[in-house]
Amino acid sequence: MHIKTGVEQSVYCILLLTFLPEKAVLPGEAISVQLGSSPTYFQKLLRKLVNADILASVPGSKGGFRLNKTPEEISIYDVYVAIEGKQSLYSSSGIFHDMLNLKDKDICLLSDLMEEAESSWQSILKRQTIATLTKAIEKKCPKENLDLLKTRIEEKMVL
Amino acid sequence: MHIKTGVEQSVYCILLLTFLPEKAVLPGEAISVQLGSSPTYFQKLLRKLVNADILASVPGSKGGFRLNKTPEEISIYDVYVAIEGKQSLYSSSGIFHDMLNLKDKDICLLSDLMEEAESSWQSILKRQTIATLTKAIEKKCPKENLDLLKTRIEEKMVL
DNA sequence: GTACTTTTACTCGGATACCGTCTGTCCGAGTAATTATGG
DNA sequence: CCATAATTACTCGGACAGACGGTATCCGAGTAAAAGTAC
Repeated sequence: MHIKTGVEQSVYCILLLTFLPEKAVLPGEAISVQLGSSPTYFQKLLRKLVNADILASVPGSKGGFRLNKTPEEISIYDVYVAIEGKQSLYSSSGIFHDMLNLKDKDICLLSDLMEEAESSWQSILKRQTIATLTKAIEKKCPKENLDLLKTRIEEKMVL
Repeated sequence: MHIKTGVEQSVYCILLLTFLPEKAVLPGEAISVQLGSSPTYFQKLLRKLVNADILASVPGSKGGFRLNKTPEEISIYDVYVAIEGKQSLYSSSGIFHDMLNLKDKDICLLSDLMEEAESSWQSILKRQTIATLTKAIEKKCPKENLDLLKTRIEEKMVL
């Protein structure tokens, strides 16, 4: 069991888009180039983010993607769900019920435990947003590297 | 991303073995039959549990498996690690570093977040043990169903 | 110069292929208890 | 009756096949801006 790399790519993709000025968009290929990811596959991730209302897309020439929410409104958990889906980490296969010939579906001991653990995990990811990451970046990263990245994005943006 | 069904099977397997009297063992096939799992594959899971020192195995005729620890000493997390391995849910693929041309490996924003969330998840699974589940079972399950299961196990146990 | 058409540069969605991992099966080897055999 | 050999019933570990999901590629369709064309 492992969290998909698509989640990581999506988070940093969104982080890139926070550098865009209002109303500007960035083509999908330009994003994937920055992330060093395969362009065609990354388009699929982008559409998942659009379907989750995290990003907005503009079709046609001079089209591309931009944020549909403020960085404060986008939690890491939102990104995770957009990419991996909202299913829980654990789901019972009913072994316990079969073993004891039970019909009461409320009795699932492991599920209760797992759900408690998972909700604890979720609550942390819900608390942390893209804005949190942005602040951490500006604090920990050399300003010159960050400015270089921003200019590379501004070269590729449209509108 | 989903927790393997092997974890669920292992937990309930261990739960079964708590019903065994001291020094008695249960053959692997008898266990898998109770769990409704494929016998040959379940043997692989059993060996993982043995390697993790959760179970002890007795080879030869009249051989089988028994607990190597008390139910209080076996946490759900121990079982999880025994089956899925000790790697963390998230591991950075280095996108962020490549994007900013960083060399400092300490800077990995997402990893910090994910580790915090995961350790919160782990701490709950470490706190809960097989003994916890056993108590919950005896509280929530009809006694007759439980006794039926125990007799089925006693029929198959050896030594 | 305006209206219309073509080109261009994107997003969108489906079909498909690759590959690693989980699941599942099979086989030979090792081990220990039971049974069979020979004197 | 006792010692040894064969059988039995397990665990152990590797090799391998199938299923599934994440990754990756390609293609046609839709869309909107820009460029070209006709009058």
